[in-house]
Amino acid sequence: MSADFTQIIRSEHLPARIAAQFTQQIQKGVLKPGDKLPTEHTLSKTFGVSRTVIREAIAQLRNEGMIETRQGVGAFVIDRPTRHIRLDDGVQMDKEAFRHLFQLRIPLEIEAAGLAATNHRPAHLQQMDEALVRMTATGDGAGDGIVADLDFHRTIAAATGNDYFVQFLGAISDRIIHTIVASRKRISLHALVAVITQEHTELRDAIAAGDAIRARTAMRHHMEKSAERVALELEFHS
Amino acid sequence: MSADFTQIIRSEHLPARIAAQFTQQIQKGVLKPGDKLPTEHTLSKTFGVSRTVIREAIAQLRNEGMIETRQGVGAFVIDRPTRHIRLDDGVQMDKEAFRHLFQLRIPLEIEAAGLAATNHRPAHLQQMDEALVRMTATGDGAGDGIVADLDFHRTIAAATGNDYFVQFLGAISDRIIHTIVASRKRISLHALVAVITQEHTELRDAIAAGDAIRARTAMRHHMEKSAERVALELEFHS
DNA sequence: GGTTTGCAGGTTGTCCGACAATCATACTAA
DNA sequence: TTAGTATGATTGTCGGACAACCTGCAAACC
Repeated sequence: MSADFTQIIRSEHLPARIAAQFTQQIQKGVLKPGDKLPTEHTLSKTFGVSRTVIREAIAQLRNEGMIETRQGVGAFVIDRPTRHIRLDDGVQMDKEAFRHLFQLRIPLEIEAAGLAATNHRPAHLQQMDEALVRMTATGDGAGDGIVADLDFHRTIAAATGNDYFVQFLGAISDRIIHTIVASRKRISLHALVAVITQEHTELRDAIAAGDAIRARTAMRHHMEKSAERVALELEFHS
Repeated sequence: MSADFTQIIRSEHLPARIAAQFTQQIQKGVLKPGDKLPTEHTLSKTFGVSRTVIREAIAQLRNEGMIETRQGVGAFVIDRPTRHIRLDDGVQMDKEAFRHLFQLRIPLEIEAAGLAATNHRPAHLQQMDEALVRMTATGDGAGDGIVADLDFHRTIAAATGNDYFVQFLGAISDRIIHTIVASRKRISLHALVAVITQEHTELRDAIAAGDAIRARTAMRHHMEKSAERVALELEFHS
């Protein structure tokens, strides 16, 4: 059809690229806590960009809690780096990062299922049912289907009554969704939807019954199968 | 002593204040997802500041994942707010938030213990031993002791070989440490140190033995007891 | 009529130079 | 010695300018 052009790499903005360099330097330990950064003027000459760009880069690092600026003094790497959870949101995720994220997700989903069984409200069951209908209706495991899939899990997180589960699981899901979508395209969709729906239904019923242990078991099973589907070899302990 | 002076209001930087205003507008729903913000030029006149300040404010909002900017088009409130994990780092945590955070921590710690059992390296055991020594040596459960306690758990997280556990558990620990310190002051310290040390030692031995199931059991026990110590009633399922 | 191309206007991104606000330090004077 | 001051350095803010980029419309072409 068309010649195989390579896609133009749309370079990120200057401040973001410079901020990334500093982040690396700090994480590698080249820049240690308490160290003073060169002055903005110096940096602008070092990088060959204007002070405006340097300032935006530093502002970004400050927002992320990595450095601190004091007017008239300078910018310093923060002593105790504020624990900030950073899920690198590059669209590209290597296999290792995905595996690690999934490894983190599993215990949280299981615990959420157990908590949801005891804490859920009728509205949650309704939302879960609706998501299930959407999944089977579309018959499309990769498009709207996966949105419904995520909604299903998000509802479980909400049903825990603990907003942290919603936040954490939501953030993790956002990062692994791309990889899941990609993997599903390689599998027979109709068969897949049936299997997943069955797993979800069991999960829903267990939660509806208020049986925490059964809900946890169902979620554990679902996670194991889900991991298999994306061809992962996870070290996963019951 | 001194007259009741009111504390000097050290006005935050202009960009931060402006960004805060936008955050409010978005959270109150005045600015809805998809809405286009006024142009930087317009905003600079509206707020009476330079475009530089407006740009930094917008950059901050963009870093926080609330808005998105497109060159030549404008700035827009993000459709689906990027899942951003925000652990409000107010020093004050109410009982409910603490309970929820602890609820989130439990499954992660247990999973981490299991993974650490299979993935740990000699250096990790060494660090854990060192932390144990520091805990018993000080005899102070609230001061250096708790630092050693956290180091112990951090080492387990590191031993998983999965950096996400380090990040997530680290962030959670930072938030709950104050409450734990406060609670420990009400308990007999010497007896407490002995008990905690015993639990930690069992944990260490299980990990050293490479026995994932035993490590998970030990951590679960440790978490249960820990929760009891801070007088929580957690809905916690095996 | 439908499609493509070129143009114009608007918006964000980057650059530059300048001044204000603030801080650390060295110096001066009592 | 100590308090106060002067000075230089550095970040914060400002205003203007141009570049890069996007959208929409109009003209040109088939």
